[in-house]
Amino acid sequence: MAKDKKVEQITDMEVDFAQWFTDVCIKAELVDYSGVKGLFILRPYGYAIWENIQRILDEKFKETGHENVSMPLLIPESLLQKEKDHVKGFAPECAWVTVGGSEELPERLSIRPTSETLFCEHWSHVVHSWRDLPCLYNQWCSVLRWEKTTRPFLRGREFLWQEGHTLHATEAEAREETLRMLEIYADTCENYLAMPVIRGNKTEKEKFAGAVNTYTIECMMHDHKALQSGTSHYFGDGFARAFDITFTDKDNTLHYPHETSWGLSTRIIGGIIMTHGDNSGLVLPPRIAPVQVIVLPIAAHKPGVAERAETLVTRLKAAGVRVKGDFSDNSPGWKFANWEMKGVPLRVELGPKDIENDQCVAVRRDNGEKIPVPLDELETRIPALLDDVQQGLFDKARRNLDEHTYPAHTLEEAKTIQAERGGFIKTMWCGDPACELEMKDKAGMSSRCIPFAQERLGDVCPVCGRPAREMVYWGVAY
RNA sequence: CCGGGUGUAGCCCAGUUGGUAGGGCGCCACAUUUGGGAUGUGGAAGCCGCGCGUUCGAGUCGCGCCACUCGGACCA
Repeated sequence: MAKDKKVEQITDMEVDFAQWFTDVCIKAELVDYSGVKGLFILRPYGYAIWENIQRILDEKFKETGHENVSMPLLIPESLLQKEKDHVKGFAPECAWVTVGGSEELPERLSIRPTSETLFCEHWSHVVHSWRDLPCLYNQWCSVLRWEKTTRPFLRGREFLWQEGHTLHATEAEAREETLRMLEIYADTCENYLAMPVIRGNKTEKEKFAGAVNTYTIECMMHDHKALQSGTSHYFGDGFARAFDITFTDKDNTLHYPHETSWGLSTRIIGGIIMTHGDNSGLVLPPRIAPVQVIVLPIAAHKPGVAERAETLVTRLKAAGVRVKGDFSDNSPGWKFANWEMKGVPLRVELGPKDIENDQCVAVRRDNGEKIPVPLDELETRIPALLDDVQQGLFDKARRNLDEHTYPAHTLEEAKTIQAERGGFIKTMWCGDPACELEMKDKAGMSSRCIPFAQERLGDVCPVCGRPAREMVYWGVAY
């Protein structure tokens, strides 16, 4: 009976992947719905995951010379309109403040959908000389975009993120920055979130409003759909011209600086869920898990058990492990299911039989393996097991990506593979947006990116037959 | 924005020709339990999504609205 009840609260992902995702978000106590559509409450456990990601990224940003700032929440309409491509991209999903107190405002104010314009306005005030450059800024905040369809983490009207904005004297320096930050995202995804990524360039059609180039890291979810997990943009001097940001260079002539921006949002948590989760719930990579080890006393009423379990918690804490003990009066079975649902990477059981043998039993969340651990090896074995889980999750995700990436040489072939197997499909491409649209119409896929790691699959574009320029990854995206 | 579904206790839901609201889970207390979601006894908990209408009387019928949800369209 217990075996069946174990997953009764979560829909199987094979039955309904979208419902499974929502179930995990709610049952693992990551989010709650608020009174407004698309605005979600991040509960303590969900927010703790974000804090861990935040800590990792913030450290990397600071190591590379960036400083945190805080920009205003509201953007005057006139400011938002200064760069025409940018406003065209964002105006349709802006929310506006039109009244302050009881007064109608002389100019309506947009609740920031992103802060490029605010940074630019500020820089136009403070940047004068080459000595003022580069400006390497970042802010942690939330932004608002009035989306029509919303889902926890994946698409909210408000979401938490960081947005980096930098200003450089030269194009080369700005382009270097753009790629440096993309690599920081890629490294964070792969080595902390255990999510393998495809690094690449967005097509003209898919790039950010106002950008010269948009770089992206694309991840594959368990259902073989793509998730754009982080983006980094090179703006050229377009914004600088629009906002009249100039500096006097060493040669005593006036120049427009070159700008970048880059962002990663709480959407990545949706990515973690859909990359590692299973039918028992969430599975968290140890490096970002709020609780890495849950210690469960078995038959805790028996003399000495609870006390010894407490000792394990204390010892692991001292060894630098994020550990918790569950000493509630719920049954062991309930606790197993509960902490599995919450994705804790390692469970440590301690019962009377273990005490007799001077051991505890570690159980891996990723594969269910039960491993007896001698108590005197606790401080070395448990961290090593956490590393194993981390690696195990990455390898599994890597296999999913590799096994569901297919080359195709004709539009028909691409369409068939997408319809029958899903995943990423790589083809050559002539570079014409018309062929990109054709792929969307006929095969239902958008271009995910032009990968840095190029391959020569053929000589012609599979859509129009003209000479191919580069290889593109296609997929169905979240 | 278009189409479908759903709104009744914290959650899932039942509620007959219209007659004044019920079950399971959860929660609280106590007892017995404890190596894969324990059992018993007792208890608390409801603007039946909102508004208008029909009626002696509306959870139930009609109209309008709102919210959530699933598809689709749209979407750096």
